Amino acid sequence: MDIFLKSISALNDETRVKLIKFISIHGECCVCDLENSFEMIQSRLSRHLKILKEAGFLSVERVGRWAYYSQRFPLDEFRQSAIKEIMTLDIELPNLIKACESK
Amino acid sequence: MDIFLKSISALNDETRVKLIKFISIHGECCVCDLENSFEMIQSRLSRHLKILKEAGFLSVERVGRWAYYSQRFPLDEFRQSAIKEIMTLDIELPNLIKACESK
DNA sequence: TAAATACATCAAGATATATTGATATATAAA
DNA sequence: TTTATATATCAATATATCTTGATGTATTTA
Repeated sequence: MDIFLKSISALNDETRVKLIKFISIHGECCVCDLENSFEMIQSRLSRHLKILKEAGFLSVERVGRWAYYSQRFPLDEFRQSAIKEIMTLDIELPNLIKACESK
Repeated sequence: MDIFLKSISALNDETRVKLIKFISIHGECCVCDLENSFEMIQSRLSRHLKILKEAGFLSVERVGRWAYYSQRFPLDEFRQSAIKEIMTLDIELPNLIKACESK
């Protein structure tokens, strides 16, 4: 139950749904790309990414001073179906802006 | 997006997850059966049922002074997968107590 | 070693959601 | 037509979650 509710509450936020879709479309993103693309304060973004990571939707790879977030693999069936549903939603996403020196 | 978030936030509560599973197992239930089974204050239960109904998981049929809640049909794919996931969860549910004069 | 960059975390206030008890409504029984 | 039953809704409070700004940490560059 707790794990299920953790997944659910992670999805229960418009910003996080957008982040999932954005990362699903663009593949791995570093925090500063997301920060610039979404024009979002870094602490806020970091918190949302943490929630998505701890709920099992995203994984992080740390390289030097950068942190790259990408869709976690493998995903269990329910999380897969949630992401599938999110991909069908007509959401307005920002354009990807690569503003940092990463990669 | 709004509809998706409405579904998600309806699932974002332990009591409601239990209600979904309980009704899924027992079939249609009147509010007083649920009230007695879950030993829950009626206003609280009524509110949760309303949220589940408005989120598209349950439907109501009113007969006389009773209201029978059951799983809505048909369910779209995402809601189906959510309920499927809930059915796999190891949740402790109360026994069904039929205490009212219904049916 | 000092400064800059990328990211994480914390504390305070703002906002949303849940619970409770009281009240409202509708149906049915006496 | 008064009373009881089943359910819904409201208002107040309690609790959880989100946002912001400040601070902390690690890595890299100067």
